[in-house]
Amino acid sequence: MEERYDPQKVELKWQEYWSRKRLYTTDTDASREKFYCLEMFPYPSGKIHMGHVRNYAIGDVIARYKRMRGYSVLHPMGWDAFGLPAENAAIKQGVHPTQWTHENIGYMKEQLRRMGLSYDWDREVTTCAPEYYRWNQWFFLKMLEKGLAYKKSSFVNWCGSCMTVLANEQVIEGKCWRCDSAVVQKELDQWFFRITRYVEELLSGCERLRGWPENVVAMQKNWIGRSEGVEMDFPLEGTDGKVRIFTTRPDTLWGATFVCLAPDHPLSERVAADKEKLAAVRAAYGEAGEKEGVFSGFYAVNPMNGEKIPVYVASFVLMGYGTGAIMSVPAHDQRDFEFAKKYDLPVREVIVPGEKSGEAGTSAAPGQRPPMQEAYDGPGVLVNSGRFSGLKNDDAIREIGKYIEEKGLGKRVINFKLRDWGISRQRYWGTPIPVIYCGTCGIVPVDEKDLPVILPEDVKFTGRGGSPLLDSEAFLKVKCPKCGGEARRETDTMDTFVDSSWYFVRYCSKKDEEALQRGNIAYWMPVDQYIGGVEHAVLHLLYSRFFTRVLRDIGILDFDEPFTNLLTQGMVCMETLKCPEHGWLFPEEVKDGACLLCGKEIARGRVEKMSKSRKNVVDPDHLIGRYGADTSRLFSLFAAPPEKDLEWSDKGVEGAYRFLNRIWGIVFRNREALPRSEPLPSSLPMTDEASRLLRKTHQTIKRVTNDIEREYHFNTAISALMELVNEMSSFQPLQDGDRAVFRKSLDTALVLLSPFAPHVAEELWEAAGNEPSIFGQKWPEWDEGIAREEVIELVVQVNGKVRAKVMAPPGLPDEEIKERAVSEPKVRGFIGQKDIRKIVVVKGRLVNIVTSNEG
RNA sequence: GCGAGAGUGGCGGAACUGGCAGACGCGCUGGACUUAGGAUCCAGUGGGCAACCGUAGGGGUUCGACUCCCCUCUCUCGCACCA
Repeated sequence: MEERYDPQKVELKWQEYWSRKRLYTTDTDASREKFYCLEMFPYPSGKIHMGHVRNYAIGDVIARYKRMRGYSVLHPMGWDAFGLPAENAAIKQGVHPTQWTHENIGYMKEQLRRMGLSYDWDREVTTCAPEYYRWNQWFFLKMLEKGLAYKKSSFVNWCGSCMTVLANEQVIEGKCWRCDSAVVQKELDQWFFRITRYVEELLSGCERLRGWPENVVAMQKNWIGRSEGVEMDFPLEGTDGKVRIFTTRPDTLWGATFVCLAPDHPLSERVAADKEKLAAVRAAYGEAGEKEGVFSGFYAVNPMNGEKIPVYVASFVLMGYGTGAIMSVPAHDQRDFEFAKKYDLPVREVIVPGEKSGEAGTSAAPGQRPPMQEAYDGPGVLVNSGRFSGLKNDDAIREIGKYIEEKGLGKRVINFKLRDWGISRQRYWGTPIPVIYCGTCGIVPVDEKDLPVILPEDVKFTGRGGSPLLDSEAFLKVKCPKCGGEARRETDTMDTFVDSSWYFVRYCSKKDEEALQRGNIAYWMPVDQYIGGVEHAVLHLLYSRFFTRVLRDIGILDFDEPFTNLLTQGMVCMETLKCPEHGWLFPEEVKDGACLLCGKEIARGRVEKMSKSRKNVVDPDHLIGRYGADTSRLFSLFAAPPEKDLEWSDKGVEGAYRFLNRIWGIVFRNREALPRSEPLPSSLPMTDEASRLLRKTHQTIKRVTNDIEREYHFNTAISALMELVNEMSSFQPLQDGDRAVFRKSLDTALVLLSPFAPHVAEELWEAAGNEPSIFGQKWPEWDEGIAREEVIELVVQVNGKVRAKVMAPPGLPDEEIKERAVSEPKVRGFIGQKDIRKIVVVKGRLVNIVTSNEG
């Protein structure tokens, strides 16, 4: 054994060993309980970043821990390999996306291997491989059969920079989720997946996502956006037309003073006389600022009270929700209120706060009170609402809803925000959509036996708009499968989120096995622990929940939810550095608080998520090159609990490195004197120090185990290990019993350390004379009797303040504890002449003596 | 605006069902060893001279509150003209 810890040497040695022994290949083994541990697979962008390091370190600890607990563990990895960056690289640098992607995968795979992650590479998935994406196509055909895939023309989100369509979920604050450029609406003929068919199920399923973070579940519900209301028609006066509106507040129907149409409502174009103004309203459509509107010239009749009210076209009304038209009640809706103020429309109160009409604050008739400053949307009682006046408004919502249905004026409906998932992409690097357009037969699906429809390699990347597939004669020209006539292939490809919606199912079978083997899937699925970033709270996770249900309904799966437990890890953050002259600086461009380029003093900015643009990044290659994978993993697990943001600290990394060096030193110093590993005899003569160390060892097993089991709190688990190691490093064995205890502590510490820092644990395990691999070891168990303290330090409080500490054996009767506490001299002083009113004893912890306050 | 979460030493963070606030690490201070120390080891380290005071601020419940209840402030994240 070497005196100095050389992480590079140790890590490469064991990575080679693990791979040679095929330690992490997994087989379907029905005799054992399974555990499916999955981390979100990466897009092969070129290199891994610290976010990946953290994500995969977390997953690896869980996988290794569960293995040692005796589970049959599935821990796979793969590549989300279709996507725009590859195609953009092809346009910019002339490298084919296939080559670019595979080179990146090669590099990143080596990086993951270098991290010592326990993946079963026999199950590696690469989504851009025809063997993989043929199943995307197969699912598409099945969905087409079931009416779950369909084509329609509609306004869709268009990213001009990516030159493709985006699904609603992929538009973040009006911008493209990938490149951040503005998204515009464009009318296109597109393929959709009918996710809305499962909307109720996706929503109610949220209640069963017990193992998911609440905020993610909330985001899912929010996105699905269920609301109950009524739809009813307002006839247009002087015509035989009508406007259908949707409202969740039928209790305010008597307060409607105008009707608003969305700018792209079919009626808007027809009714708006002033086309110029209409254009202005359309310009403001969807913008968060000032509300714009134009009077149409028409009036609608409120069916509840026969009142004639003006019809406007308004920029704030959305065609994509409800019916694209609303009744406006300015008194009770802030948006309507603002609009009414701007266009000088009447405000009529129909709900007043309170339990009954005529309560305090409402004694004056609404008209005599000062004008409203803002809409009132709280609860209250109806006024000026015909026969419904006097009802509490939540009762009125029900009653009026019923009344509307009885009178045939409208119906109660449930609306959702969730729209169908637009999956067509006008780009090359994705799964070809397997349909053919025939002049005589129309849209014809590709025959199952002709799958996969292969993405042609031989295409030109010009970057001048339009998919390269449009220029590929060989791809484009095809015979119609129905009539045999000349036909044309679909050139749009699928959204890459299709690829990631089922990859976890593919992992259940090995690369060389049939893709969708039921037995494998039934054994491994669902995923027991899924780990990834919160940025997919809606996107990928919602799509996967949808796909799981589709796969269930075509008979591949027999459960509803793909991910039983979800851990969304926090971001990796670091302080930003800015030079007054050179802007953002990389940490290596700064020395002693000054810019290396110009020597000026730099400003330390706030701690933010690591990003290349702000240059507050640490390159995993450098980190591993300097400290090794074990230190890198250990620090990212120690610095914060996994679900919280982690602040990067170079000093903290050194602390982790020091810790590993300390254990190394302990083994090195004792390498000659270590006795054989044997179970400890029950009665072994040993010094007090040794029995303390033994107790600490059992306490540490307990703490580490509980901390892992309790929400994967690795930071506290590691701190417990540090305590044990600190104690071991100052331990001096004096007799055989002591040495046996020391040996036991050392072996235990190494096993407990092994999920976090696998290489160094493995090396020291061997150096201490044990047979590799340490990962063949069972997770240790603690003995509650040994872990228990022999004497307990009882805290004695007088009136809630700590005044003394007394030693007592555990299990001492309360009466005796009280006596000892009261007779403690220091305590006597604080009691003085006061009467003891009461003594509270908390078993094994403290005594609180409560006195009267005089004296 | 709505929804979720968080506020604890100089810093990252501990404290499971109310029971010694500050585990562990970083930093800092002193010492040892050294030609040297940005290596290593040892000791100390919330504030205050002290009584005491301290978990964003204010109230409350309790023998006892970082923890439970009410109010206020600040920050982060998500959604956002969704009728």
